[in-house]
Amino acid sequence: MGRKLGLTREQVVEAAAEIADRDGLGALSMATLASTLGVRSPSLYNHVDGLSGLRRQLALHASGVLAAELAVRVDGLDGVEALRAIAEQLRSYARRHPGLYNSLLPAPTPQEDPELAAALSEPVTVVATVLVGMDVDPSTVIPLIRALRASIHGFVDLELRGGFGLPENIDDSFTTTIDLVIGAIAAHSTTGAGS
Amino acid sequence: MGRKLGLTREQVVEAAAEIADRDGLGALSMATLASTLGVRSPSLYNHVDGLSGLRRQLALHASGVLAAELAVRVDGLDGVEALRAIAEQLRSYARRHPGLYNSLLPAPTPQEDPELAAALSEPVTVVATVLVGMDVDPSTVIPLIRALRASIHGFVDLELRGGFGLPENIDDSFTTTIDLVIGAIAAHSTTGAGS
DNA sequence: TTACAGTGACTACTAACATTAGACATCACG
DNA sequence: CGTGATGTCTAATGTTAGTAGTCACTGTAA
Repeated sequence: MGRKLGLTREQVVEAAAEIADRDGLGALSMATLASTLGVRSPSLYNHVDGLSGLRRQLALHASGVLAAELAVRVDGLDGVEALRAIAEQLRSYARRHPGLYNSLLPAPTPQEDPELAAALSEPVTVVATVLVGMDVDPSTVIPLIRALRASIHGFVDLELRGGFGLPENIDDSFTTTIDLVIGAIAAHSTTGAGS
Repeated sequence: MGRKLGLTREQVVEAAAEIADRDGLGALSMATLASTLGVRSPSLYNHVDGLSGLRRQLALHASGVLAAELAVRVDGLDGVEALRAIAEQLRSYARRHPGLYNSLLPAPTPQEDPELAAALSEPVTVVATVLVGMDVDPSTVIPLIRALRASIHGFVDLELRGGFGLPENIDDSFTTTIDLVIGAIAAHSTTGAGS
């Protein structure tokens, strides 16, 4: 029963991520987290600023890992291939880490939490870089990023939350979805700012 | 302090919807709901099967209202115009009733809750009807519905949860998003099952 | 080697939460 | 007028997040 186990914040966040990914973000509580770490729940407050602080740490961690995965995946690619790679990798991350993916929303405003807001913008930056690499009218970059983000996020969110009635052919439907959107974006880039 | 106030389930669900839309679905608790109804929380169990049952009732109510709104909105329209109307109406509903919209996910499987699963499929049926009205290859109807749903839901969800960094030009971005997807769907319908 | 200060765990506590059990008042109906 | 159903109540249980204060352990320095 020796005290001073030497728990670190990294260990706490890692264990929290495991619970969130396995049982859902909603099932992550200070009590269950403390229990799995072999510690009493007040001890966690030495490492993390309460439950909301814990979720914030999860979001920081998740956005960093996700941005890194995306960057690795698009390395050497550009244009349509890069966008497809991003979509596949994003869905892959969400399926491997549903709890962490869910921790990315809701997003704070830069006024509320500049550090977290900046971290969350990193994955978006990867997409933006690809889009400006294609010859897209600069004034349409933001709407197109939003369209792509919305389509991928919507698909992933519906998939994770059981929004699709039938579990059949979900992979095919994802391909259809991103081909639809990416194809339309490509049309914008090659034909200029067509209507 | 007379007892037997004659509270009905409709009143309970309506008050719950108001709280969920105003303060967020997460802020809806038996305690606060009971308080606003001028009643003690155990009394609510005479009308609703606990908090999960209450959320289920919210989802049933929301899917019914949403399906009705969509049906009214698309009445007399078809093709691209109908799809655009659906997208606009869905976003409108989500903005007017964020709590109720959130209650629609997660969706149960038909085995878990046949009644709710059926209710949730009603709004989807509206979209499906429009798509079969266009001459879309029947084998691509499901992927195309999913693409459209994903794009609209993703946009709405990101908007509601603050996922877009800048609040500027969100209306324009929504138009861009649905035009992208609906245009691509229209291309599928006119050219047959093009890849 | 011993004293000391900081770290990090603990116990004990409060407040809010959902939920159940059981008492009791009220109402509609015979 | 009585009776049973209905619906609200009080009381209690168990779980949650979070705070305050205590104390053991560890590393450093005299």
